[in-house]
Amino acid sequence: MVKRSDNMDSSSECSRGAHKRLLQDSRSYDQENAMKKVCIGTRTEYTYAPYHDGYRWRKYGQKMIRGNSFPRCYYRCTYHQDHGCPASKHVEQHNSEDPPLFRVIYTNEHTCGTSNSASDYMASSMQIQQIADASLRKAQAAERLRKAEVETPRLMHFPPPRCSGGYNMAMKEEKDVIVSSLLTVIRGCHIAESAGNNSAAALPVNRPPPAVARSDHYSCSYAISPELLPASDDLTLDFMLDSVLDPHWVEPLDLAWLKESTHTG
DNA sequence: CGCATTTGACCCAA
DNA sequence: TTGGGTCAAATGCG
Repeated sequence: MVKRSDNMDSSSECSRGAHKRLLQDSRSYDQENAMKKVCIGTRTEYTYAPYHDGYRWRKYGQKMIRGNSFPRCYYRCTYHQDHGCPASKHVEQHNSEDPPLFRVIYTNEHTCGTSNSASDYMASSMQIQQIADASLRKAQAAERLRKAEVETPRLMHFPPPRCSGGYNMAMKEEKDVIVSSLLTVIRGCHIAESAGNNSAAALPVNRPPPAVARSDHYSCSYAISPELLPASDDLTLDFMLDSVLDPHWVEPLDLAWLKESTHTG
């Protein structure tokens, strides 16, 4: 029978997750633990993508916590047995918003040697979150557009004056955010690809890191979190559709020829 | 077939 | 006694 062996490591993980952290609980879990008992090797993060922090985790339990609406899931590093990696984390949904925010409590440092690829995933996670935020904002803009259309339906049949405020400016702002986010992702891939022979760094966004001393083919742990998939897919589709069907937004390109060719052809 | 997940039971500290 | 954390058998999946 395996007894509790997750001894608290005194090493800190603060630097590794600093750039990924969305929010830091002002009354952090660490402080709470410090008041109860010494628990140095823990830190708390709030994230929209709790399952994709660059490491491979294996779920070993789930429990409803008293006072919480959502269950707490318990994960250990996949290499817990192979390499004796002591890292573990608890994930619990923090709210029921869309996308939901998760609280992730990390315990102990990884000793399995996957931290290099993990840093890439941190960046990827940030980019995914950027896209999700942009998508959310776009949905809000669409809602505003719908309201505006209800109020002044005839105006929608004509191209609105460019950059003249109102919904026009709002839509342009949303588009700028989305384009910026996509460029960030694309640029990230290019930077990674130009980084040389580092195969881990050259991985595109959301690709799994190379297995460490292992040849299994399981990759489900790397899939984009289900909360994020619809947002990114919609974003891609909306971006493409808007660019083609709403040509007055694409300043440098005159797509009138495209309309003409489709009509005459 | 092997690994990941699920889930009820168990352990243990408060 | 209670609640949080973990175990391990059963099950699912590729």
